[in-house]
Amino acid sequence: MMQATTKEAYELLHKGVLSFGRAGVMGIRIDVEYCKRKKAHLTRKIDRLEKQLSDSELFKEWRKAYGASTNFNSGTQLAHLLYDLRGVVPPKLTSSEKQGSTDEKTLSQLGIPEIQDLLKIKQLKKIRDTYLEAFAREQIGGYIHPFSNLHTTVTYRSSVDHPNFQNIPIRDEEAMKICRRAVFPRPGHQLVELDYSRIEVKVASCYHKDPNMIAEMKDPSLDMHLDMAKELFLLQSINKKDPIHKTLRNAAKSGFVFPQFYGDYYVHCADGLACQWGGLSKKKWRRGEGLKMPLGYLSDHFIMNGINSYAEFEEHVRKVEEKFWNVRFPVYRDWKEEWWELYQKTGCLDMLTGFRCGGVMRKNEAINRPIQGSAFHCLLWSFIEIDELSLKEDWGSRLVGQIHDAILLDVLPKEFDYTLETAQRIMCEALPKAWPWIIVPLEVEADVCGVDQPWSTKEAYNLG
DNA sequence: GGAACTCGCCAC
DNA sequence: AAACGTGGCGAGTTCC
Repeated sequence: MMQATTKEAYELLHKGVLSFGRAGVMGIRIDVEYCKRKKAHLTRKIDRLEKQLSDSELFKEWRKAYGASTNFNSGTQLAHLLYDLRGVVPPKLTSSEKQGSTDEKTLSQLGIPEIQDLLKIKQLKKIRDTYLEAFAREQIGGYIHPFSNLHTTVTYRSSVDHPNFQNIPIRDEEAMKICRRAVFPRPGHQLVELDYSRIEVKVASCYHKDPNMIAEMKDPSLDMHLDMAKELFLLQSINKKDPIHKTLRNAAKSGFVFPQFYGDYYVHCADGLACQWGGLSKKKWRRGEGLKMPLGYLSDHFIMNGINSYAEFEEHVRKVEEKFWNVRFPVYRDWKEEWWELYQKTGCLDMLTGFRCGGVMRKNEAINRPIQGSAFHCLLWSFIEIDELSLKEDWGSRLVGQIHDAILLDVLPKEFDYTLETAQRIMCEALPKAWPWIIVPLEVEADVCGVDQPWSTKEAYNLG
């Protein structure tokens, strides 16, 4: 189903394969001794936690039910224990509806004391077995050589395997530190990450051309996430520096704006905003509940503003959603409908980068795939240009990886300024010149590690 | 004993 | 009217 409709698109993938191949051959340095040490350390920690839990009621019942075949990693066994033997009503079923769900969110809701310890064990095993173990297994002479593929995804994005280098933990501080501590630059070098800011939203703007969204991309004083936080949480005024408002802005961004762009709707958003971000329970809507605000709790704040129940909050989010699309981004809204109709008529969708999406698609897929793919192609084009220039000019610095909208460079310190300036120029200036359909300014953000320091030490660097 | 599947979780 | 996009991978499980 892959189809390039222009020579340029065809060449982008072919050059991309070569550049990604070079980065893979180059490889990324791993502290193998650390991986082994840390794995052993985590194993001891996991054993201790399991030993502590082994006297608990939960584990006793578990062993009684399964005897010699007891396996504390088994979701099937846990679901059987909780939902069949203990008779707990499952808050949620798995997607195939074969059994009650045992994912983190569901288990946490049950209010069983041992469950938190069990979840902690699972988290440590994930770090040990998915990341440290994979680094140690895949490394050759202290370097991993991940494969970047350009032929595997329906969107024409990339995928990476052996090991996957696109999902190393970053949001969870503890997991981030443990995993990224294993990743190093070459001796005497330093790791630098350059990522396109808001590239998917910017590329979407080039498709729908909504003037309000384009303004948002051009004017740094505009902040839709802050605006939405104000509307969703009924704030009179909002201050970006206030830590509570920062939390609420983040909630609006992750719990409303992004899901809306991916095609979600108010019922899910309301649930996520209240439970995950506001700390409120869905059923009860009592005073003194949820996030602590300067003048009381979030639940009190809503009640004071006339929202007295979860049902009323959901209705509020519905109105915010309606306004979001009908008043803020009506052109974007209309584009989605036209784009969907175009697909239904023609059976395929042409991307701005010269690729054609075909096959059977649902509405959200038809809208998201071309945007996602084109956004990645901005990165791919830049990656190729930087790679080819680095060869031509014989840099000591090299591209070693990419993560959808970011590149990872292994930089020779004396080339630091030149490398960053050059890469930034290619990413933000050369690309829009090559692709005139890009009608919003592009920006990059840099994260930099010290010389001979691991990836866990990266810090934001002002490109000026 | 391997292939294919489910479930869960990490990233963007 | 319907309702979150894209991946890789580990462990468990089931099937052949």
